[in-house]
Amino acid sequence: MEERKVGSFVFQIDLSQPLYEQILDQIRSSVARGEIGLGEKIPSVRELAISLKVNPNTVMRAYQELERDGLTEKRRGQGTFITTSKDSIASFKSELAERYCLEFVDKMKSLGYTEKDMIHWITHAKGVNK
Amino acid sequence: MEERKVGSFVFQIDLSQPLYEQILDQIRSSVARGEIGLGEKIPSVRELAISLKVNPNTVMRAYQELERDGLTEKRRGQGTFITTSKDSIASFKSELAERYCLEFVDKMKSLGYTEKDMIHWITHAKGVNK
Amino acid sequence: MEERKVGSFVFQIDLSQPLYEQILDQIRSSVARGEIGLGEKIPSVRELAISLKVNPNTVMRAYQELERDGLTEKRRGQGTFITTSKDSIASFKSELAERYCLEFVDKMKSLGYTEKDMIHWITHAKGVNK
Amino acid sequence: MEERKVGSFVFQIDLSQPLYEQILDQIRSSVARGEIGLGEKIPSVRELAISLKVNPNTVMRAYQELERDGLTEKRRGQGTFITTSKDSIASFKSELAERYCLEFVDKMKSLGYTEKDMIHWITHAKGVNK
DNA sequence: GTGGTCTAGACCACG
DNA sequence: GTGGTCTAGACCACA
Repeated sequence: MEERKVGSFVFQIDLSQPLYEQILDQIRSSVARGEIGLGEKIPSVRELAISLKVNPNTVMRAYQELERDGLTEKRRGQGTFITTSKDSIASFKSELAERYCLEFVDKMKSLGYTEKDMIHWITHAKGVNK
Repeated sequence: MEERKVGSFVFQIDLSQPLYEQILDQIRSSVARGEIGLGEKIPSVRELAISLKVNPNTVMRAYQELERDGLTEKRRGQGTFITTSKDSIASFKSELAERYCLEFVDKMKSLGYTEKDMIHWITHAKGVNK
Repeated sequence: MEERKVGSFVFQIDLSQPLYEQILDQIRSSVARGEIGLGEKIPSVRELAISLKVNPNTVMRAYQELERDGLTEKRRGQGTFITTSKDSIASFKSELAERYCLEFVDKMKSLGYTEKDMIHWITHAKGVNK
Repeated sequence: MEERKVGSFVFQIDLSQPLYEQILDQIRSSVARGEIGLGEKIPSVRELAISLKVNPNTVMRAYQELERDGLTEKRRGQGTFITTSKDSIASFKSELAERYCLEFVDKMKSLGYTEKDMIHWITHAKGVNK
C-alpha cells in the first residue's frame, strides 16, 4: 500500500485492485466530501501518471469516467477542472450512495438479515476509514 | 437473466458476472437462509452443469470454493452435501456479513456520510431482493 | 466420523478419504500393534461390507492389498486369516515405518528444517492418536 | 522424472501426482527455504506453462493456491510476486510443519511406535532430499 | 504483456 | 454414477 501526494490529492494505491478504479474512487471521494473546490483544476493525465508511476492510459480511463459522471469538464488547452455545478456533485453523490445501499441491502437480505440486523451491524462495525 | 430450477435451488444466471461466482453466491445464500437443510445433498457437478447449460468445470470451481468455506462436504462417489455443522454455517454467515458491512461503511464514509445517514438510507432503500 | 465394531476391529470411517485406504490402514495397524493374533480369522468381505455399510468392492480392494503386503492369507472356503509368520508382520511394519519416515523427513527438509528441528517438533506435537 | 530450470526455480515434474500440486509444493519449498527473496517476481503463468510443457490452467491453479496461502501477490498486468511479508511466510511454514508432524506422529503411533522410536528412525533415515 | 474466466472434451479414482 | 485432473484453445480486463 503506497501513499502519494499529488496536488490537492493524496492517493493510496494498492496493486491488487484495478488501478484506474482506485484513482477514480479517490477523486470522486475528494469531490464528494468537498475537499477540492468547485472549478478547481486537477492534475493533467501525464502529471498524475508520472507521480503515481502508472501508465497514462490508466489515468486517462479514470478521467474519462469522471467526465461521464459529470464531475469534471475538459477545457481545450487548459486541462481538466472540477465541475462548477454544485447540483452535479450533489446528485452524483446521492446516486452513488443509493447504489451502494442497494448493493449492501441486497447482499445482507440474501443472507437472511433484516433491516434491524443491518443497523445493528453497522453501528457496531469498526470502519477502517482511510 | 435466466431463471432455472434445479432440485431445491432456483438459479438466476446473468452473463455480466463470473458464472462460478453467481453459482457460489446463490448456494451460499440458500444455506445461510436455511432454505436447504443440514446434511442435505446438493446437485451433482454434472447435473447442475447440464441444468444451467454451463461447463462442469465452472460448477466444480464453485463447489470447491463452497467446500473451502466449510459449507459443504464431498463424499466419494456419492456427491456433495451441506455440512452437518450448524456452527460452520453460522460462523461463515457472520463473517460474510461483517465483510459486507465494513465495505459498505467504508464506501459511505469515503463519500462523507455518517452512520446516521447510512441508517436513513438503508431504511429507505427499496431492496430489489429476489 | 462414524465408529463401528466388527469382530476384533473397531473402524472409524470418514467419508472424505478413500474408504478402502481407511479400512486397509486400520487393519494394518491392528496387526502391527498385535491387537489381533497370528493366524486369526478376519471378517469376510461380505460381512465387513454390510457392517460398514460399504460396497463389497471397497472391502475387496483393501483385502487384496493386505494379501499383497503379506499380512493375510486366503484359505479356500474358509475365509481370510492373518498370516502365521511373525517375520512377515515385523518386516512389513518396519518397511511401512521407514516409508513414513522418509516421506516426513523429505517434506521437512524441503521446508528447510534440520533433523534437530524435526525432533523438537515431534516431541512437542500433541498427537491426536485415535 | 523430468528436471527443468525456469528462472530461479528448478522443477522436477513427475506424472504420478497432480501436476499442479508438484508445482505448488516446489514453489512453496523454495519460498520456505528462502531461496527466493521477498517481493521477487516469479515466472508468469504462460512462461512457466511453456517451460514445463504444461497447460497454463494447471500453472494457474497452483498460483491461485499460493495466493490463498498468503505466499504471493498478483499485480495487475505485471505478474506474480512473492509476498513482502516475512511473517506470512514464517507462519505458513510453521503451520505446514505442524501439519506434517501430526500426520507423521499419528501414523507411527498407529503402528505402535513411541516417540523415542520415531526419533531413532529419523536420525537414521537416509533422506532423499533433492 | 499480465492474469481471469469459460468451454469442450478426455481420462482417472472411487464406489 | 460421483468428483478430480488435465489439455487445448477462446475471449476478456488491465497495464
